[in-house]
Parts: sequence; C-alpha cells; structure tokens
Amino acid sequence: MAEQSRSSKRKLPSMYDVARAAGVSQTTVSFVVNNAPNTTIPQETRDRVWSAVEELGWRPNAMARSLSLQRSNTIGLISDEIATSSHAGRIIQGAQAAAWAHNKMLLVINTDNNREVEHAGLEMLLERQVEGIIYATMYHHEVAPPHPRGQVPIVLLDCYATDHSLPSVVPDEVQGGRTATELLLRKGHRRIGFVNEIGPIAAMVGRLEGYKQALASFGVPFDANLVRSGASIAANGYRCALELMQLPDRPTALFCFNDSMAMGAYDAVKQLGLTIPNDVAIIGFDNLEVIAAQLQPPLTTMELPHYEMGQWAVHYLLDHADDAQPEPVQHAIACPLIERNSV
Amino acid sequence: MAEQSRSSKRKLPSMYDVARAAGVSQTTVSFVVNNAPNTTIPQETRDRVWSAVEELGWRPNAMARSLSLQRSNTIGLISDEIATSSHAGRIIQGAQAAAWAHNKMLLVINTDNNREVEHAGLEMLLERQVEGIIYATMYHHEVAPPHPRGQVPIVLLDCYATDHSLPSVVPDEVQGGRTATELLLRKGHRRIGFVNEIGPIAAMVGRLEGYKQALASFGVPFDANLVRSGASIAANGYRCALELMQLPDRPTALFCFNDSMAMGAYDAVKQLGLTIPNDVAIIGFDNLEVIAAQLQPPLTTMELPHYEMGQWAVHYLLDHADDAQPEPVQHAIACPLIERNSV
DNA sequence: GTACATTGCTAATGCGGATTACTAATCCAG
DNA sequence: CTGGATTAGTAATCCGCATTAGCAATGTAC
Repeated sequence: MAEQSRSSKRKLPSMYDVARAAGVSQTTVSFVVNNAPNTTIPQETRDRVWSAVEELGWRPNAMARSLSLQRSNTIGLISDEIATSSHAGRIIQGAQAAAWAHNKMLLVINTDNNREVEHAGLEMLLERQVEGIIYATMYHHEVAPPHPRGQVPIVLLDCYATDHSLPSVVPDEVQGGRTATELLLRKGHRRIGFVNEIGPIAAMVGRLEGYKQALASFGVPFDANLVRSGASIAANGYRCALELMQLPDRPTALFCFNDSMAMGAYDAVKQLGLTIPNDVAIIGFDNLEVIAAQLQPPLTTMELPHYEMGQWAVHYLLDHADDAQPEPVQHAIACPLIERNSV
Repeated sequence: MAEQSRSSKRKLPSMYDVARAAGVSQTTVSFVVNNAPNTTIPQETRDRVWSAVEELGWRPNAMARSLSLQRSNTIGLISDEIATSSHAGRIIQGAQAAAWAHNKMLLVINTDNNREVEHAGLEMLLERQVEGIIYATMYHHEVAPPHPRGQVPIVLLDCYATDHSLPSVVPDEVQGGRTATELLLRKGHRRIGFVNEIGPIAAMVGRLEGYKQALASFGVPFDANLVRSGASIAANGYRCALELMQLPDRPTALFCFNDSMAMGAYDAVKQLGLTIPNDVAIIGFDNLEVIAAQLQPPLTTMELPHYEMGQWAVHYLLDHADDAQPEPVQHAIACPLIERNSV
C-alpha cells in the first residue's frame, strides 16, 4: 500500500520504476497494464507487474501517453459565459457526459465575451492538441467565430455562423413556439397573448413563427394586437401582461418569451385580482429552475435542450474527427415541454 | 501565410520541421521561440526562424512541452454541480482568471454528485499531472473528500473536511448574517423577522449567529418567535413570512435565508396588501440575478463570494505547490452586500 | 536428431521539445 | 603570432510511454 507520505515533490514513479520493481522490462509493463493483444505473458508475470504497480502507486502519465499515441483525447469547449449562466451549465454536463463515454476529457474555457481571451483560449486549446472544438454561446444568435482552419474540427453550439459555413446545433425555436402555443390551444384557449422579446434575435423570430403556425393549424386568425414585446426582463413581462389583460376582449392565456417575463406577468395578473391558471393560463420558456419551479403556481414552460446540444456537439466532433471537410450541418434540437400548474 | 487548406489530418509541424525550413538545428529553434537567456543568436537568424514558424504555422505542443518540463501548468477543479448551478459558475470564472494570470489552465470536472464519477474524474486529473486540485461544492457544507495524499495539494471550496485536515475556503456566513441584519438595524428596524433554512447546514447556523450578534450589538433582545424556518424554497418563504406578518406585533423587516425564500416572502407581503419597503423591508441572500434583480421592487441581498473563493483557491494552490505539508488553513471570505430597493 | 513453431520477454526507436555540454570559427589583447 | 574569450551554433540526452522487430529458450513433429 503506497507508503508515500504526503510529502509533495517526490518524483512520481514511471513505468521503468515499475519494471525494475517487478524484474521485467518497461515494455512488458506497458503490455501488461494496457492488456496489449498478441502478447504471450503468463499470469504469474502479470501478477508481479500489477503488484509492483500497486506498491509504487504508479499511474499512467497522460501527457506522455498522448505524445506517444499522437492523440490527446481531449475536446475543447470555449464559450462566452456559459459557465456563468445557470441553465446553460447543462451544456457542459451534456458535453462532458458524451465525452467521457468515449474516454475523452473536456477542456472548458470561459471567455467572458472578451475577444482577446477568446483568442488566447483558442490558442491554448490548440496547443493542447484538442481533437475538436465546441464554440458555445449563452443565447441563440449569430456569431463570427474564429475559423481554426486545417487544424481541428469545430462546431458551433447555440449559435450559427453568418454564412453557415460551420456546423452548428441550436434549439428549435419554431417548434418551441409552436408546441407552447399548441398546448394552450389544445386546452381550449383561443385568445392567446404573446409576450415576446423585442430584439431581432433567433429566439424572438422563431418563437413568433411557431406561435403563428400553431394558431393557423387550429384555424385561429393571427391578431397582431395580442403580441406585445420588450427586452426580456420581468418588468416588461409585467407591462405587457398588464396591457394584454386590460384589452376589451382580454386573452385567456399568455405565452411568455421566457420565465423572467412570465414572472412579471404573474405579478400583473395577480395584481388584477385574477388567478392562474383559472382566469388566465401562462406558459414560459427556459425552465429556469429558480423561477419556474418556485413561482406560485409552479410555471409550465419550455426547456432549452442544453444538455442535448452539448451531447450532440461532442458526438458530431467525434464522428467527424478526421473528415477532411465535413459538411456544415445545421442541426436543430426540439425544446421539450415542462408541465407544471400554470396552464 | 499558412497555406494549409482545411484538410484535417495533415501532421502538424514540429520544431524539427521549422528547423529544417530555417536551416538551423532544432535546438536553435527552441532557443529562439522561447527567447532563452544566455544564448547568442543574431537577429538575422532569429528572423529566419520566426518566418519559418509563420510559414509552417507551427505552434508549440503543450504535451511535449509539459513532459519535458515536468510540469503540466494545469489545475484541476472538481465539483459536484458547480457548472450547473448558476451563481456558482462564478467560482469557475474566478479560478480561471487567477489560473490564467499565472499561465495555468483549469481542468473542470463535474461529478453530478456521483461518487464513481468523482473517483474517475480525480484519477483523470492526476493522470494529467495537475499541479493542484480544487474540490468545490454547490453549497457550504461538510464533506468527506478524497485525500489524494502525497500527490498534489488539494483545497476545498465552499465546503470543509470533517476533521478540518484539509485547507478550505468558504463564505463567512456569520458576517453575512450580521451585515444583513445590521443594515436593517441601521435603517431603524427593531423587530426583524428571520426566515431561515431548517437543515443543519453551515449557512443556517452561521447566519443565525450573525443575526444574533447584530441584534446584540444594537441592544435588541433576541426573540425566538421572530425566527421561522423551512427548507429554503419560495413556498416556505411565503409561509414563514405570512406567519411573521400576522403576528400581533409584526416585524417591520424580514431577513430571508436566500432569494428564493425572499421571493415567497414578497408574495406573502403583497398578498397582505403591504408594500415593500415601506411597510416591510426585505433582504435576501445569494444574489441570484434572475430573482433578485427581477423582483418588484428589486431585492437587496447578500452575495456569496464565489468569484473570490475561486481566486483564493487557485492562489493558495500556487503558493503551496511544493510545500511538503501545508497547514490546512480554513479561510472565510466576507459576503458583500448588494443594495437594491427592498430595504 | 533436426527443423520449426511457440512462449516469454527485451532492445531500440519515436513522439515534440528543453537543456546541457561541446565545437568551430572569429575576435582581441599582448 | 598565440592564447583566451566571444560568437554562433549543434549533437546528444532526457521526459514517460507505445510499439516494432527480434532473440533465446523450450516444445513438437517427423
């Protein structure tokens, strides 16, 4: 049992040390610990090697291994604020899970939206010989990402290249908007207010489109007056909801761009003395645990497929690890519905 | 200008390639690119080397470099759900910033609270020759962390070892509770309700202690009836606040264990027809952006020093990188007050 | 008894880069 | 003109591991 006290700087044992201890060559140790095929090493010798390994507390040196094998078994994940923003942390989880399943390690870098940090980070990843790079962003939008041409494959996550020249995976905003609206329609609602984001971003456009598609499929005419917008924060959700609920023919359901706006909408609705979901049903987007699960009543909402995007990105990279020039797939993943009690 | 199209698998150039292109030896290339001291290489030669580097698009191979230098320049950060929980993502930011400032890279691993994953992750980090390990958790509590003895220094973050045998950095809960309560006291409040967590965790105990200290320093007697508790979710915040606000001699201020409970308290207070902060002041804890900044009115709250803890941990590791046996410091970092409009 | 296969194991080399020790050529002082 | 210093480099080795080629000893067949 490794009798090395906690004195730090003692040199770690190498295969040579193990070999010496076991009375064999380093080659033999390598064969044994890697269970190399096409070798004829009797059990007795293997046992000697393994006990030497135990005794010295030997552990493979990943750097030496990678150098020799010419593969690092690492994938880089570089993002603007992903590690910071809560719900996006699942991207890391998904990516890590997928990577581990293939015996790869994830190298995460946060750029804090700083171009220089981004560049330096990319350089670090490349120096560390990553086998692929995931370029992820906080929210679904267009980006002008670096093109580390001819080096390693790259895939965009929750964003897309202006010219679609790089593969990317994003949430299916249209489906999300459609699914949310359809739920409301199926529950019998016909006047459905939409509290939307105002910025010209993919989510705003896509969800509105989905909203329209759903209405159309149920034969409900689109009424522009039922769509209000503002920057997606609670205060605007409050304002928009208040406006909508004071309309002469007020909606019986509200589809909010995100949970923060839904939170504001709750305030407005409650203030008007109305109850959720009886007087008005509300559905949000994002499934921010701290909000959606805690609101009273708990908020039914759409979830962004962060975990799945992380997984997909890693799989894509692994599948195209040595494709000379993979076609730049633009993949969209469906947003699942999270039912709680607000509809 | 690197004329290597995007065909992936072309072997990357090595120093030898650069040396050949520049008509010098690999040693010279190494000296030039590393700007080695005590060498006498004329500018003309240096230029030749650098342009060969440019031309071939050479980039140092971090693994080879580490192997040779016998130091990986990496620090491992292993945590339960840190990357997932939003406000804790700042730990990663702080740690990364500190690491980068010292030219180190952070290796992040998420265990999802799975012991096996934790063990495998730790092993991966060790194999990759990390120079130190940060063991972080989602919330401040006691843990039985692995003791990778005699290998690399380890530091606990937002948690502590049962026997305090490992260095750790945690939020100063007592100061947090004290500061929050003092703010209320300074504003003239004398009957201050405390909506606390019920579990026997460090935060619950520490903040209560801070609450008591603050009251004492203002000569206000502690009234156990003003302290209510429950699992720290909005529903319990609502319940506790309702109970407190219906007391005969109701409090004029509420100190909530966290922002979620404060969110529930807002509901209760509003439902009773009272206004914040006029009828009752409320202060939370955690500074969850999505809640605190979005509540109406915006919530004054205490922030957990995640960023600072991440920084501190890295600095600690770097400072004690080769101490044979560093004393296990138990460091507490103050929680800053974030003033908004609820007090 | 000889040819051949099998068993058990090792020497040598390469991966990309850092570094030490050393050489060859030039310069300068005396 | 000579000896020592300076200039401009290079060859060789090491880091820890993977892998190829091959060797010696034993077994097996005829």
